[in-house]
Amino acid sequence: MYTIKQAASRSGVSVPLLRAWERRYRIVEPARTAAGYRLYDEAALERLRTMRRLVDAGWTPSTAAEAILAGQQIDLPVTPTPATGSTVPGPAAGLPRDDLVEAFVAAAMAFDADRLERVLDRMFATGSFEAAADAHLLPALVALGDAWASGRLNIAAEHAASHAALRRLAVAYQAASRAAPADRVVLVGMPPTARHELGALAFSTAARRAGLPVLYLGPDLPVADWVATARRTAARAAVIGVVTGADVRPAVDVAEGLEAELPELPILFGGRSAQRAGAAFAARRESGAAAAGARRSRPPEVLPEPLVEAVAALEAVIRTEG
Amino acid sequence: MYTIKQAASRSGVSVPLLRAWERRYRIVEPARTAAGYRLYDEAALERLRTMRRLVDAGWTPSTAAEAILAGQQIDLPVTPTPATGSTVPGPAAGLPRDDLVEAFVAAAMAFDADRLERVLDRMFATGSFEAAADAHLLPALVALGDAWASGRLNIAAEHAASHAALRRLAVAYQAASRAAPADRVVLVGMPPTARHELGALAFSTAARRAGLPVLYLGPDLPVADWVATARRTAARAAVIGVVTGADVRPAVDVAEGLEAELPELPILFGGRSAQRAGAAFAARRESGAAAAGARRSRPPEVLPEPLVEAVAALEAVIRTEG
DNA sequence: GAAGGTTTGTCTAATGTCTGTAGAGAGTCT
DNA sequence: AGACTCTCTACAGACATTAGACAAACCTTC
Repeated sequence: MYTIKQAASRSGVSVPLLRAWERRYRIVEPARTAAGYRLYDEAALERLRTMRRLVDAGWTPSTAAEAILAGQQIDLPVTPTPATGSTVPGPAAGLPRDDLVEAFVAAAMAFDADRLERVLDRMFATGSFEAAADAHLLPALVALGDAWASGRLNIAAEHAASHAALRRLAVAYQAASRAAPADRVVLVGMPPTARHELGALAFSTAARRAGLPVLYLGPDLPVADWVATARRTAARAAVIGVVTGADVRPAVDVAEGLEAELPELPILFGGRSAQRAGAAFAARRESGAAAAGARRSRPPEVLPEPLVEAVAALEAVIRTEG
Repeated sequence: MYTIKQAASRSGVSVPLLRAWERRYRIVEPARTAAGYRLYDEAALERLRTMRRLVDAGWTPSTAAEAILAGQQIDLPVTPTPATGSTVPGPAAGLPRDDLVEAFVAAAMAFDADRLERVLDRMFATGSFEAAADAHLLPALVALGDAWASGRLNIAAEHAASHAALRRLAVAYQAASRAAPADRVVLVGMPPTARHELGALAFSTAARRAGLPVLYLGPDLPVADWVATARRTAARAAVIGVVTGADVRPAVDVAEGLEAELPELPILFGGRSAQRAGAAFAARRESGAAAAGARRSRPPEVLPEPLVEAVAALEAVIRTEG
């Protein structure tokens, strides 16, 4: 049940008009609370939306109300606008790495969205997705973060540029094969509080392009949800992104939570601080194993840096697990 | 067992509010010590967290409490009355709206990435980007949020589904025209602390498809950076996304900051709580204008709901500004 | 075309309800 | 002693109610 304000927001009819329609046409007759407040149910909302559509389509409100109350079948003319064609300018490859990274940061500082897009075009024109991401895009994002940290870049510029990169990754992800099953997937995501998701997304894309069934979980995921999801999807492996130093501890917490509940699940760390997380996890496991008698032969995997190698490492883990 | 202070800290509900909820709705009835101190157990905390989530998601406290007390299992607004009769004449084309929204949430709950993609395919097959987003995708995201707030969906599933939607929006954004100049752009973004960016991204995409020069700034942008960016890019207008009730105050802060520094800049609010932000901003401006003698003839614009109309409103503002 | 009536969205005024927060005064715990 | 808790009362601001008014748009009718 919705209040009049919620009903207005969900039906696209303003609050005064909602009352006017009720008073004049009795198009809805909402229930009332003890205090007299109107309470709309979903059926009422649907009638209001229908009325809204009819009026927008040129019907007079009175006839629209009449038709709805009579329960007539109404055919609305659908007029979909044709999709605009994509206009990708021809790439002009050739600039060396540093120039592309520099150009990316410079375009971000200038708030020049168009130039940003052209730089990204050039990045991805240099070769495969994996090569472009490794050589240009991911370094550019690191440079972007540095520029922000050093105060040369304001947050708005950082956001705008990050989002441009995110969109490129999203397009690549979407373009990759998609014969993923519903379970026995590889989970990829970030530990709680971690926010820098673009590396994890690039890795997910590369893995998907290699045909691996990846379920991308995004940033800032609590331990309990990692565990629940891994159990629910009968995950084949979990890849935890570790970018900043602050991500190390939450990442280890996630790994411990997963291992406690699902001892057979392979756990892998990826990202710039993966090494540190792997070491911390191994250390804590050692001390815990001595006390509890638990043991796992497999060392915690730390994914190597270039995307193709990281994907290969993940494939190897999955293959040995069966 | 927790004291009231611990319960407040662990549930995200302040101490006085905790007592108010107990007194008004009997949402919890904690045990008491011999001296009368409240003692909360884990089940009570869980109810309080659920209540907290529902209220944050826009439910009124009274209805949230009612739903929780009515046996926690909150029925989806779509299927409480399976066959309400053929009361409402809907457009006959393709699958009705609710089925696609339902299918989206169901696929999210099942962690079935492939099915999620197929549902998104169907959504975008129904018509133009704008129509599909208005009719299916944005309602589906609202339903997703409700499902999470009511505890039927874990965060991982919500993240995965949100990200799938984000990728679609990103692809559409990228496919849109891109003859954007470096300055005199329209800024679109979210106020500080605001996170639900998908509506703003959908709007940016629609605006871009209409040929408007949009710079998308993303979520959670501090006031100072809004101002700096608007000044730096000589922005033509600023569109502030306002989704939840908690976004209203930061959005008004952003608007005030912008207006103080750039009195000529048109400021627009968009999103589900845009109306509230517009009203709050107008009210605060009235009181401020009386005191400071400042004055602006232009009212704060509140963008209407359907994307095409929102874009048209933005175009009108830009045109009148020259 | 002008005059006059109807339709329709929006607005105002006066009033009431809902909800988060605050304070006073007294008791409890460590 | 100081931090914490209790109950009860109070209050501001957001949100709701009704009733009536009004201007623009549209339709008659002359």
